[in-house]
Amino acid sequence: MKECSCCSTACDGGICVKKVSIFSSLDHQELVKIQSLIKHHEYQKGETIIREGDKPDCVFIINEGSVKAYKYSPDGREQILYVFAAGDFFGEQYLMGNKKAAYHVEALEATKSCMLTKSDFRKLLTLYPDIAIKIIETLDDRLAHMEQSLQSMGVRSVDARIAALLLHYADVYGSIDKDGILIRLPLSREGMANYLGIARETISRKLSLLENDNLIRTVSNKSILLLDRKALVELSGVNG
Amino acid sequence: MKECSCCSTACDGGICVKKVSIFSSLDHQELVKIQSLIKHHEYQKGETIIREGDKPDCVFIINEGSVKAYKYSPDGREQILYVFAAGDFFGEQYLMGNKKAAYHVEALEATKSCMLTKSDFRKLLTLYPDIAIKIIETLDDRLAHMEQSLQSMGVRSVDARIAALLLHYADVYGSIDKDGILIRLPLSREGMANYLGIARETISRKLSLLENDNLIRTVSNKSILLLDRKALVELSGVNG
DNA sequence: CGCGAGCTTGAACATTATCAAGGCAAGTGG
DNA sequence: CCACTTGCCTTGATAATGTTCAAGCTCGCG
Repeated sequence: MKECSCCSTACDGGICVKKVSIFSSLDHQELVKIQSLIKHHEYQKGETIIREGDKPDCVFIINEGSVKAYKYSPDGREQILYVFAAGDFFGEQYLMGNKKAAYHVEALEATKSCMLTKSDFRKLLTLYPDIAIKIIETLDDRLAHMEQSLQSMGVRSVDARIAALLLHYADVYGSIDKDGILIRLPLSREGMANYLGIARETISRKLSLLENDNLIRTVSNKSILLLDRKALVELSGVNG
Repeated sequence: MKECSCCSTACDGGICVKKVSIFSSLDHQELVKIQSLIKHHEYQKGETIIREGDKPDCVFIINEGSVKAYKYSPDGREQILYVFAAGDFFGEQYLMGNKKAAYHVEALEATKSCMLTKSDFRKLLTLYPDIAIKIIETLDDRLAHMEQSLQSMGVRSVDARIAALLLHYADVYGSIDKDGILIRLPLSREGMANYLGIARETISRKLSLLENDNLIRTVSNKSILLLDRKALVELSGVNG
């Protein structure tokens, strides 16, 4: 089993593009061909991958690690839009027109990425029409998620938003533990605050309250144990 | 010049699909063919077009009028996600998989729409690959707009959000007037409040303050005269 | 062991939501 | 043509909620 240079042992037979859903309709041979077009790069924690206003000439596929996509508001506060992890891709929106990046992308930890150039990507689109359909589906999913987030931001109380975020993290980053669900948080308190659009202090306070009520237990800054999922679901929905 | 049944005199030679950007790469003959696949429907103000949870089997293209897309939060409050007007389309996300509608769509005024069935739409996608690319571009635009909105919701003060909304409306629905820009509001105060995720009373108060400061003049419930665009731009950005 | 980044907590302050009352304008029926 | 109704908007007072500023803590790491 060959390993491609970009991948850790987790890499499946050297085909790291296999992880990406937009290529899922292709067979092994086609994947190998695409794999050969790919360049690799590794980013350190805190390193900027795309700067707002850049015109990146490739699409990024994350192999290992995670990144945050964010913008600054005029008054200097950071709004996190996405957290992308292994298997996710980003940058496709800049391949079509000649658009500038609408947000910054920064590595949250050591991150390995695969890159496909603009022209190669376009060739693939004409060669394999199924890819375009996959992309449309992915974009629709992402759009649906944004609609969900927008609704949360607009309507829900801060308590409900925090509960919803914890539940989301439990699904994506959680693992079963004897006392509950252990969540490895992708973001710091400050990061979560910037994602939810609230002050860092507020999320500290709210998490303390949740801990007092035995809904969660703070294990460390980077992980939380979810004790009472049902109560959180309740919080995320009903309570105003 | 033939008129199609769905269109008013504004309709261009019977080709109402011509208004839709996703078909812009096609020639006249192709458009005529598509036109023949289309069914028409007229909705009254307040009428529901899509209900959350439905599985609509067609894509909707608006010919005349406007609609709002919205969800209800668990506590019963309405969050408006989009306002679509003539030339816009929606419902494309339900054509791919077998997804349920993620939000309600309701006519804001008397609205004429053209509909293309799921299967016809799919056939078009395979027949004309350019359409898929146009759709990807449109979705990316919509996504970019959502990202912008999310940032506004998360970071900006209510004053800034209101200013940004007015400026946006000025661009889309405004007309030059001797005293400033006259905006025909697509939404009521309550609608704007639900779009911005704030209370109806709050937007009333804020608009009054803006009027006191001579930035705007309330003409009627449905229209506002924008007197000082520059000051609004200032408000929408700098001020916290 | 000591340092620093990131987190927590407290108190005062600012903002917005909520509740309640009233106003304005368009449309309706006598 | 006027009184009445209805829907939507405005304004005021009060309560709830989050922010900000300031101080101190804790854990991980050199």
